[in-house]
Amino acid sequence: MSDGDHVTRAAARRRMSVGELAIWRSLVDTTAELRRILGAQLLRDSGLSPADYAVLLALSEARGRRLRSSELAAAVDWERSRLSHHLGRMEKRGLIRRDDCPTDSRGAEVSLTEDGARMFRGATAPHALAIKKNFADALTPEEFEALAGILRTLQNHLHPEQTSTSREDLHV
Amino acid sequence: MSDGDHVTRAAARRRMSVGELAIWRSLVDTTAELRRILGAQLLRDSGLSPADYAVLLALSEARGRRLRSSELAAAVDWERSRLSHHLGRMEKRGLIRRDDCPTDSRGAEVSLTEDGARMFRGATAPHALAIKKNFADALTPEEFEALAGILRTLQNHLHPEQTSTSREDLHV
DNA sequence: AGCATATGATTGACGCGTCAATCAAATTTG
DNA sequence: CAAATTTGATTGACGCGTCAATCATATGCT
Repeated sequence: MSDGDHVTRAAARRRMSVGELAIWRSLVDTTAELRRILGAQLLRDSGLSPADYAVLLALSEARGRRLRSSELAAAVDWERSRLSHHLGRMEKRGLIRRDDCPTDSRGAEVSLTEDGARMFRGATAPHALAIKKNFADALTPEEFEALAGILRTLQNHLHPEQTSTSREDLHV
Repeated sequence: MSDGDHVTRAAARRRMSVGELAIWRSLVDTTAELRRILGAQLLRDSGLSPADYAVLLALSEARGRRLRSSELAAAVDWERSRLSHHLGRMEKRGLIRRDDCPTDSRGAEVSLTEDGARMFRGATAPHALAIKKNFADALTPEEFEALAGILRTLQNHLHPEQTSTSREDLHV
């Protein structure tokens, strides 16, 4: 049951069918559309981009509501350069702050400002509602089960070593 | 069987569960990772971005290998502004050409250059192989069936009126 | 100690995507 | 027909994301 790649080997020689390709395209198109809709909605409702939201979420969940830059990058699974750029923009808007790290003079500690925390709180409920309306309400419990399984399969395929479940579980 | 929204109404009052939210996040994360991997691979293999590829694909499939700007925008499902910007960059690289439209002096006709056609041909096989390796090889036929059904469900939810299947079918 | 290398983080350049504004040609309408 | 509106398409500004380069501090090695 946990033998992750016998499928890979079994299919290794076959060519991809046009049906499989169509499903791939449909997956890309549909998720892109959902992200577009939900991202635009989030921005209208709260003035936050999805990226802003991800950063504020990670900081909100962090002990002491503060993280080292590198921890934050790991939490949101971004390249550090991307994070630096984005933190610069968020700092300019007053959503977060960067202070020198006491234990490592190279490091930065990122924390929520009062404004950032407030905006995040205000964004949460409408955003969850939008996800529910546009995504969750469409699927039956069986479909959720099936989708969760497929995503686990895909993750196992992309990261064969780790024992699956969510990325958060192994945020070393 | 084709009653598209009884699910919507049935679930309308419930709150979204944390499990459903986790599946949504997993969907976003996993598809983002796949796009990132395949996009980077495509670029390395062929010098084309996914956006370039989409444009060249649409033009390759078009009658006479040329399309009006607006038709092209519809074919790739982009905003016209995005297309304009992207065509500008592609034109500068010599991948496509824009000529005045004979029947409507406002319009532009976009066509493949020889270079563009050649690069597209060279990109096709490795790109399909990468999709196969990273995505298609992971899933069983049953999982493909299930995923296709879920995507149909989601599309029906987003566009209730149309009779589903793929977007291409009704590219009026 | 002194030098090499690792690491934490930022920067600049550049392609990308969205929004609002613009422009010109076509169509509608009084 | 002339003014108003609609349509096809482009532009500019700005935020975003990636890559390669950079910088400063910390760590490892001899």
